Amino acid sequence: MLPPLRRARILELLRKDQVATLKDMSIALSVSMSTLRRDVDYLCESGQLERTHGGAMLNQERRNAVELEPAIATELESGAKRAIGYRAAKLILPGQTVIFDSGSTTAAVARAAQERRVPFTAVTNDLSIAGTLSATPIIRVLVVGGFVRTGTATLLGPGLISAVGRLRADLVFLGTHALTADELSDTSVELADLKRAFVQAGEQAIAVVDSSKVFSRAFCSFARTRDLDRVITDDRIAPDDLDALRSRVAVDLVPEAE
Amino acid sequence: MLPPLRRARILELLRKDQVATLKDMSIALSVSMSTLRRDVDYLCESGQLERTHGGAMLNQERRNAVELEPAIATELESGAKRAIGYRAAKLILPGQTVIFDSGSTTAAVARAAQERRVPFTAVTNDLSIAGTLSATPIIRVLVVGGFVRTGTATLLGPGLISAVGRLRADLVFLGTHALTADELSDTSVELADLKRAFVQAGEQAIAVVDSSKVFSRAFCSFARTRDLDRVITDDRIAPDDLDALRSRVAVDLVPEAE
DNA sequence: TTTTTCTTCCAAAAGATTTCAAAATGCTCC
DNA sequence: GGAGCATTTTGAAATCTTTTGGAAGAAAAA
Repeated sequence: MLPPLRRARILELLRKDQVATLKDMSIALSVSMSTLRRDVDYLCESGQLERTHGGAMLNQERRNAVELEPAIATELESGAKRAIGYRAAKLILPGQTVIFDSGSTTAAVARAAQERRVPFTAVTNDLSIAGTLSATPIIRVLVVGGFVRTGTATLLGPGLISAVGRLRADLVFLGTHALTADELSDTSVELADLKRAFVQAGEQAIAVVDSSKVFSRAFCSFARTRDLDRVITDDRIAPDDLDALRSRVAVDLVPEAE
Repeated sequence: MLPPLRRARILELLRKDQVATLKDMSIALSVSMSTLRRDVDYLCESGQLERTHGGAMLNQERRNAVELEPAIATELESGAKRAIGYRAAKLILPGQTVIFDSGSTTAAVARAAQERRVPFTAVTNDLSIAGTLSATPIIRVLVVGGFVRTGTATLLGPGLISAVGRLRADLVFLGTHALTADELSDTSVELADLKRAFVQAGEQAIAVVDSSKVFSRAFCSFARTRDLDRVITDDRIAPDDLDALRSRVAVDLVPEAE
């Protein structure tokens, strides 16, 4: 495994559990203690985490950060996302109209959908999803116009919500920055408004969320879990959280297996 | 395999996984480690990717950007297109609004514009151009919505022309499928309608055309050369054709040199 | 004390450089 | 067109560098 990837994995582990022992991490990544120690020292030097005896914890600032560090966030799509995408894509029936919200998890759904070779019409505000889906001629792709949100490949803008308001779709795949038992939330008002419009436009709303986002809360709420038709997430969600969620909405648990 | 193609394939591999080992890539492309190493070094020099021990990862900027095929385009793009793009991009003044028509030559303009680090607002119906331009935060990118035209990354659709009709821009960069002394033409009615709307919307219309398209004629005419403000093309255009063109419109001849 | 973790050092392994010869390509001249 | 020569590109070997994993002793926690 390449050093930068390994270091990204370390941060990923820490983000999940806040703290971890060096021994656990060396086992999880199957590298020697020496190597892991060197990596942790390096990340500590560069200010990404703090050391403790026998382990490490996330840097204070980094812990509360709403936006993930882009360098790490994009680091190698996790198996979880791929599995979620695969499961979600199965819900698409030939001829349907499907809205793809922006985001990396919905992008995974798009990738899986594109591989299924089922004809359908897609609607999206995500350039990267549009690119993925348009690789297959049998999928019609409608891109709703708008300004590109820097950093992501997301389109946003004034006319967008009214444009979406005129649409009717069979399915909506929603990504979210955070999910609690009660609600889905995201980081910006604009984004939340659009997602709300997406939910309105679709017959069925399906949230696709990897478990790292479960039970965190972001700035703007945009939907109640009760109003969703389904949540698809991976099996690393905590059992308590799962129960709380299941009392509100149908949950599909996808094993992360490769 | 030709070197530029090989390099394009390397970028393609990286786009899929973000990081890759040199060994894996040399196997995937079935070239020797030496050659692969040289290619990766070259791509690193030209700022397209970052090296790590034993492997490579995508450039930070490139990682978040939408990647349809621009990576390949960059590698395979003819010197002529690159030169035309470079010259055309110089026309953009800070703060202007610029329409980018779809196409590979206008994509070259976008690439050059993105590298200039001048702030401006771009309007385009080309996903690939949107992806290129949005890599730089100082460029505002408006994507006009529509259906993706399969095969290309072009957006087309009913609402599009009226949406463009409401826009005012300082500059329009037009691509064209064919150019004669009198007119510019393209292959589909829809595309021609949109291009006509682009010309209307812009203060100045500039056609960017590589010389292989000069003096051929396509199905649908969409503009007269007299109505253009400028044509930028490369110096492989035949002298007679150049004269005929120059009697109608200002022509910038760009040497193809590297 | 006993156990665990941390440092330091070393050797093996993997990767990077350098160098070189063969192959491919381009060019001139016939 | 093709022969001959120069240039570039490629793959492989030798050598050097970095990284890795382990071991021994020091330091810290239990």
